[in-house]
This record gives sequence, C-alpha cells and structure tokens, in this order.
Amino acid sequence: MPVNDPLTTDAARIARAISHPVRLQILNELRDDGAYVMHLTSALERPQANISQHLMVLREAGLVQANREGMTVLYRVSDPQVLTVVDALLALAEKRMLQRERVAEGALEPGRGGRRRHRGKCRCPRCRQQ
Amino acid sequence: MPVNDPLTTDAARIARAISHPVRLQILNELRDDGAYVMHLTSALERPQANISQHLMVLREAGLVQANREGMTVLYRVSDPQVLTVVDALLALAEKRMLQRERVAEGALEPGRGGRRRHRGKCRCPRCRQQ
DNA sequence: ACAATGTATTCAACTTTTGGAATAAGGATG
DNA sequence: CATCCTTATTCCAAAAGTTGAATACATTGT
Repeated sequence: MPVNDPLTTDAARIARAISHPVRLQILNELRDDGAYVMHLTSALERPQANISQHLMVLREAGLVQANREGMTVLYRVSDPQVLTVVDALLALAEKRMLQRERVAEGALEPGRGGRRRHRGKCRCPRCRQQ
Repeated sequence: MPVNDPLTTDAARIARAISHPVRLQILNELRDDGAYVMHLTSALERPQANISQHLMVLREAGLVQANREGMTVLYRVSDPQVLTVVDALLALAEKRMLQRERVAEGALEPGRGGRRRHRGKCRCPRCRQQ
C-alpha cells in the first residue's frame, strides 16, 4: 500500500473536509433529513457567506449534496456512512474528554452526548412551520 | 451546541491530524501492535525526518504514543477507537471508489480491502527477526 | 571519549486553508 | 421588471500546514 494509494488519498481527503469545527457541526445538523442553508447559519451562528464556503468544501469532497427548492437550498449528507465517520470522531472525542475530566476532578455528570441538533427559531422552511 | 463546543472542536482536531495520506497510512501500520519508526519509513518509503514530523502531529493530537526501546522507538495508537475512525474513513473511501468504478466501467474485481499492512524487508526489531 | 545508528527538532521556502467583505446569481413576489 | 430574499462566488490578507535539508539528541558499542 503505497503512500499515494488512491484509497488512502481519498480517505485523507474526506478527513480533511471534515476537519473543521464548523463543517463537523454542519454534518451533524444534516443528519436524518438534511437542512437548509438558512437553518445552518442560524444554528451555528455564523455569517451566511462563511457557511456557504464551508458547504462548498463539503460539496467538493462529495460529502454533501445540494438540492434547490425554490428560493432555498436543502443540503443532505450524500451517504449515511459519512455520519458513521462523524459519529466515530465524536465518540472518540467524548471519550477523551471524559478521561481528561476524570484526571482533573473526580467523577462527573455523565456525558450528555454531543450528537443532538439545533432546534431554535429560524426562518427556514422547516423551522418556520412552527 | 455552539460551534466552539469543546467536543466538536476536539473531534475536528482529531480529524485534522488524520487528514493526511501519510498519517493515515501510519495509523494503519500501527494497528494491532504498533510499529517502529524505522519500519514506518521503509513501509511508507518516505524520508525519516518526514515520518518523524508526521508522528509529531499525531502525538500532539494524542492519537499515538511513543515508547523508547533502547535505540529504537515503538509507536502505538493511544486508543483502539482511533482505528475505528480510520476504518470508517477507509470504508467510506472504498465505497466511493467502487461507486466511481461502476460508473466508469462495468463490474470490477471485488475490493481487496485497504486495511492490510506492509510486510517487507526492513531492519526494525520486528522485521529483522525474520 | 568516539563512532555509529536511530529518532527528533529546527529552519526556510512554499502551498493551502480560512474568513470577512463585497458582490454576483437564482428565484419569488408584487 | 424592480425588488426582496436566499445562496454562491470572488478577492485578499492572515494563518496554518507541508517538506527537504541540516542538525541536534539519545543510545549502544568499541
């Protein structure tokens, strides 16, 4: 398996695309049914241009897929297995965090998981209809 | 879940550390029993300094752990769950590759997996003893 | 102590990524 | 079509990542 093995190269490309907090959050918000750009900007509280830039990175890596619906655009994860990667990452991060906490103090409140999604007021087609 | 959620931030940090072909290969070589630096340089066919640099990145991200054994150093993955992430990435990459191949031509030889390790001649303590 | 071997670090040049600002583009509505 | 709303793109400067070369450091053997 040479260093420039296409499989490894692509796997690294995928990891690179995921390797930013905003993009990780985006993928997390997309689970189940996808989300509208508008929703992402309000959920992650980032300027729209920035969200769009990150979406472009995810698109170019083939991790998400855009679907125009009139004026808005619905983004979905292109393959559920992408979320498997995300979950593996979050699980490892959570484990590490608990380990670090155990060192710093004694027993903590059990992990409240890091996989939940934003549910706030937002004017996207979904949140809008109450 | 704010964008600077510590969990997400760490998960992104992990992904970033993994997101380079050489580092992905290194982690893959480390599975099961770890590997000596020397072995990695010969398995990946990269200059020693470069391997060492990548190992530093992995170390700083807490993904691997170094153990000096006399003159040589044995690196191990710090947590088996790291390999879960690697495997999820390779699995997704393999799936994507097959999909692309199916589009380009018709049915191909079934995937010969991308998870095997290098077993060549190398003067590291392990390979040395035949 | 010196040489040899294996690993780590530093440095400098180069490429890539990131994010704000401004603006373009696509589509709905009056 | 003028305008609004939503999303995409471009430009650019700052920051981060990558690599070879040279060098330092650690350990073993003579």
